[in-house]
Amino acid sequence: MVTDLENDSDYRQMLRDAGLRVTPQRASIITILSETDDHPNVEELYEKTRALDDTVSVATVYRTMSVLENAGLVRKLVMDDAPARYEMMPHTDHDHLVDIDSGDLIEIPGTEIAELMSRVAAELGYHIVSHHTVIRARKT
Amino acid sequence: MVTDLENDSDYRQMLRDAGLRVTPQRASIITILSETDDHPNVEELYEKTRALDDTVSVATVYRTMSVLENAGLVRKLVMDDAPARYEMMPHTDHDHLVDIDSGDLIEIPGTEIAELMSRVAAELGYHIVSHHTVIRARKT
DNA sequence: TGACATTTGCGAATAATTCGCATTTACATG
DNA sequence: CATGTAAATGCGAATTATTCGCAAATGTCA
Repeated sequence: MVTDLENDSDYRQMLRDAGLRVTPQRASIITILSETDDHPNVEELYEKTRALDDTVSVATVYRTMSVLENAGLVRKLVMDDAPARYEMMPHTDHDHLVDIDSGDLIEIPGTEIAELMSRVAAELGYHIVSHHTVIRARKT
Repeated sequence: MVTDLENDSDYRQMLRDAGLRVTPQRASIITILSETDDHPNVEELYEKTRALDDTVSVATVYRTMSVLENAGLVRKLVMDDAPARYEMMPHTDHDHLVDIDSGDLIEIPGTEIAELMSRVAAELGYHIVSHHTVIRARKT
C-alpha cells in the first residue's frame, strides 16, 4: 500500500489549505502513518518514522499529530488505559473495538453509529465536530 | 438529592458482593459522587470529599475509582484532552456530548447508541464489556 | 477478641505529553 | 532567485495525571 503521487500531492495541498507548511518531517510522518495498517501510538509512529528519516523528534510527532488532527487529516483514538493512537482520517468511516483480552484494535466498518450520533446530537441542537468511540469487548 | 438509607445499604452490599471492604473513605467518596450532578474529575471529587471527610487522600480517590469501576459501580469518562471524569453507574443509561465551546458535558438520554453498538459488536462475535463514547459538538 | 489480609496516607516514581528557547527553514514577495 | 519573516524544529526540561512502595491502620470473619 504505497502512497502514490496523487495522494501525495493531496496531503501536500491539504496542508497548504490548512495554512500549514509542508516540512520534510511532516511528509515523513504522514507517509509512515499512511502506509501503516494498524493504529500506532506516538512512540511506535516515532520509531517507524525514525527509520525513514532521522531528523524527526518525538516532540515533532506529538506536534504533528495535534496539528493534523485540527486540520482534519488525522483521527486520534483516545484509549482507556494506554497512550492515544492515531490513524489517517479514513474515507470509509468506521468505529473501533478493543478486544480486552488480546488488546487488538478492530475496525467496525460502516457509518451506522456515526449516523445515529449525528441524528441524536441534532435533536439536542448540536452538530458533531468529532467523536471518539472505543468499545471494549470480549469474544462471545 | 440525598442518598437515602436504602441506596446506602445498596452500595454497601454491592461493595461486599464484590469482595471489597466498606471503609469510611469509600463511603465518603461514594456519597459525594452520588450527590453530585456533574461529572467530576479526581481533583474535584477529592476536594469535595475532603470537605466532608478529611481522612481521604488523592491516592485513595484514584484507587477507589479504579476499584469501583471494576466492580461496575462507577463509570469512567475518558476525555480527549482533560483528566478523566466519573459518574455513578447510571440506572438509566446515557451517553455524553461535550460542548467544545463551553466545555460543558451534556448527557444524551436513551440507550439507542448503546443498543446499536451491542448489535454491531454481536455481528463481529463480541459482547461489550464497556464503551466510552464522547461526542465533541458545537451548537447549531 | 484476635488474626490477618486489605486498605490507607504519604511522598516518591512513572508515563505521557507539552513547553521554552535558540536555531533552522518554507515560502511569499519583490 | 535572493531574502525577510513567521512557522516549525530539536533538544531537554517541565508539567500533568496517575500509579507505586511501604509502613501503619483497620474492616471482617472466625
